[in-house]
Amino acid sequence: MRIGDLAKTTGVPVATLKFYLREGLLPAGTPTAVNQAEYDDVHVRRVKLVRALLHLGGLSIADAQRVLAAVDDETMPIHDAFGVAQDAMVPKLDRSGTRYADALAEVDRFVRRHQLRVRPGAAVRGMLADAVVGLAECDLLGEPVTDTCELFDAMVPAMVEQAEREVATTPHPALRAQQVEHTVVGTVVFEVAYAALRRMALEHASAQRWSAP
Amino acid sequence: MRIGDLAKTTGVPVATLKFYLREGLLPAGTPTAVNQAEYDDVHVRRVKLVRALLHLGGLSIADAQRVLAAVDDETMPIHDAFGVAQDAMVPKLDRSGTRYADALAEVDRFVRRHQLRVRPGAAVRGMLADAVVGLAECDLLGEPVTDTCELFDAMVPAMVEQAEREVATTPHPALRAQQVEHTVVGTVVFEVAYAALRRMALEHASAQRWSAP
DNA sequence: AGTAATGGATAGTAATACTATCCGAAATGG
DNA sequence: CCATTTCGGATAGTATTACTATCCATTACT
Repeated sequence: MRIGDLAKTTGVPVATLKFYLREGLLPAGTPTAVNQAEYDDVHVRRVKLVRALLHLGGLSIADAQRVLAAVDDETMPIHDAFGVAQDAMVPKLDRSGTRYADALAEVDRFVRRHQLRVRPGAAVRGMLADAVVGLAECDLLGEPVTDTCELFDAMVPAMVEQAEREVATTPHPALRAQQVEHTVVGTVVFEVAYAALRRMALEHASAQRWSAP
Repeated sequence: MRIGDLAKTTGVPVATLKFYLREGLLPAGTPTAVNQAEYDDVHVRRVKLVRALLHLGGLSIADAQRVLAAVDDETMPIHDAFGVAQDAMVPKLDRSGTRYADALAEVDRFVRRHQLRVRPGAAVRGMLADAVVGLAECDLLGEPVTDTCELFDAMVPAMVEQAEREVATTPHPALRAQQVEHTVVGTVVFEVAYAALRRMALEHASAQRWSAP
């Protein structure tokens, strides 16, 4: 399989594949001559993973590089690699100001309260803090709340259960890289799916509330 | 309150506020002289809404314009405005190919199966179809499945219930614009919050599965 | 044998989200 | 009252991102 075939089977233009090769998102094919290389279904899978991260997950090239570096680093244990990937997948926002610091402290308490095994420096804490700040800034909570994260207390058990089910779905037998890849792509793709489901539920609820039957 | 004060209280540079004014994301202040205008807390709220849409929600300027146009159009009923806003908030991906068409058909069946009141042309259907395609492309389902959306059947009732609770939290009494604004910003901010919670649950589950206690 | 495709390198591009500068007029502070 | 700052409005510039196009000598296909 040469680059043109890879382009054909993935639907990605050759120029873009070359770009991904240059950026290290796609590993080089095995060279057969000075200007020829062979690609296989590992590359096909990788292209699909890259596209899922970039377009479905909305990651930048730089973040995708970090995610894939963690996937590919065979010396890194599965859970560590997932942590690196998770950090890379968190959108980078301006996180200065006391509002954000307070929210982060709240999130830390939330994590401790539920004894969640989330790294102390995990970027996802910042992501939840961003949302907490947004909730306050945009006045989404009726009366002033002492701890915004208490809103989420009730749904933690169900979420953990769901996550455990999801983490357990890795096909067996699987290599380390496949495990990490599976978990990473599952994070972004199911996130889109759940978001879409929630939006559908919101539209349904909005119709029930404000529109004629 | 002049533009400098608006900048100070929102933390957004004057140049950026001027840009938002030009783009119609921020309504003009009431003019007090040929080169002076007065801004109030309506503008403060709007700036926060714009920032939440752009940065937290990751919308483009153009999409935020569409959302805000729906919020501001007083002739548009609440539910219709929410529909327009929802369509504008769906990420625009390449949606050609039979893979996508099949996924969309599956989504349509899903919507009908659960009798969800989602508009036939709602963009959110495409969003869920994107995820369904991603699930298949990236091989996230163990055995080949006849209908991917069946995965989500079990969680629909809980999601609808949650959505109903959320839609009902609009503060009373509230004007039409406030209702729409509340629902719209709730869509994006809670989405980030839930995504962050899920990611935390995933990290927790990953730790339980692959890391020492 | 001739056309097309390849790897590798370099350069160009369209879109996005601001940011900076200039202007003459109005506000502010001592 | 006068120097300094800020104002609204307009125009132009910029940094980044994610590709896309072109060139070249070499190799593959027919």
